Amino acid sequence: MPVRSSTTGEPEDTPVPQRLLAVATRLFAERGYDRTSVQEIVEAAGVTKGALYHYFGSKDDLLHEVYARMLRLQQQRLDAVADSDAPVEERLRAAAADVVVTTIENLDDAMIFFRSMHQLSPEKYKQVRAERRRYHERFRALVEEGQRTGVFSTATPADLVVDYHFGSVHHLSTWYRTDGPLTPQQVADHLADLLLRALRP
Amino acid sequence: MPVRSSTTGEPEDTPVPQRLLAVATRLFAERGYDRTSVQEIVEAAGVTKGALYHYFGSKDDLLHEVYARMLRLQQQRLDAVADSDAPVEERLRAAAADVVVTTIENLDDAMIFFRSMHQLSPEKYKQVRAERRRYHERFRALVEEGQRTGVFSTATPADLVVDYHFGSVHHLSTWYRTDGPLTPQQVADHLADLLLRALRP
DNA sequence: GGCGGCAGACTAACCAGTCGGTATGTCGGG
DNA sequence: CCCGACATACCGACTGGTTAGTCTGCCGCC
Repeated sequence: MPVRSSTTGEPEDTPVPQRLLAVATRLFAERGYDRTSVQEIVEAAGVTKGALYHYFGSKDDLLHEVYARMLRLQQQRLDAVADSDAPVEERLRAAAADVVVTTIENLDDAMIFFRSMHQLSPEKYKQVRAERRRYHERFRALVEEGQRTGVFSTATPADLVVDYHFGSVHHLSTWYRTDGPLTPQQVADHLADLLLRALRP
Repeated sequence: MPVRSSTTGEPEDTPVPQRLLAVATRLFAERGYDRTSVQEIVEAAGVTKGALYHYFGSKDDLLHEVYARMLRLQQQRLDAVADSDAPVEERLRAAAADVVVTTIENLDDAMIFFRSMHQLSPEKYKQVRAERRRYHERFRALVEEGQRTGVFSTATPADLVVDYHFGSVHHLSTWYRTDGPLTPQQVADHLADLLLRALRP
């Protein structure tokens, strides 16, 4: 007979490392990184510290894993969209909407990302910032392309435009509720629309 | 001869409570609330724990004071702008730019606000959220007024528009550098302009 | 001679990470 | 076909260090 090893709803047949990561993600998002003890994580995952330190080098590593997963996902999605051969305004619209949808679909990760990034160890922090910058630059290139070819207004520097949009993405984890009136896609369409409207010449 | 009671640059003739608050604000912004110990705060302020707990009930109180100060300031500035009798698009532009300028001028407070709000005790957290919502609603009323009178597009719900703009304000503490190329006023003008352009019918 | 303003030692509760130990599995040789 | 050697996966008590908050008492001013 299967043993209920955990008080939470995590399925106990998923491999231990994934289970630890999933539980840690949830707890970090709920209580914050610093206020979540390693003991709480292992209890919620139905294992002990020995198991956690068998698979992860440190608590910090756990946090870093969350970031790596999310960065990988978003970068590859942006690359796919930006590499298409649609007109630049359609590529920007798709990219702007896509980052909103994936952020909402991983709201816990996003929350952790923006609230706990500075609690990573200095080297890991630098690494995450660097990958984040690559993402930012790819996005900015789309805006600049549109400005060069005259389909977007040049009234605002491209950097500022990108920060403007990412600000709203960042903010999603603060106000978006899964049980609210708008679906992720609707929110994404609206936010992408606001961006494109602001860029009209 | 005056005693250098502190290793930091805090003037030692300002009253102890204000000095503690100033030091705590700086440290919270630098290291985060959880990673700043009460011991560090009192040492940087050149006093001891006895002094801190004489003026403040808890570490949490210190954090709450930072919020109260900032919320008071922004609410009264918004009220002043919104109550003027200029056309609604001018009032919204002024409000949108003003919140950017005051946020940049108090970047430490803003950083703490968005990163550490959820570390307040539940009651204080609720109180801060309630005041924040009042601010949000006053701002939204401006957007709705413009939409009703036909000077703003109704393509996007007013709530979303406000969240879009506040997202970028929120984000400022992540990317804005005092030694960067843009003055606070220039950033504010650009961001307000993006908002107004997005709202063109 | 009392009182606000503060000092600083103290406590009780944690917490991240370690380490010796155990159970289960795998593989090569005799 | 079995046995020992080694590896992987995990357990849980323990350690050294840190923390918020308390408390007793001193000191100078009214």
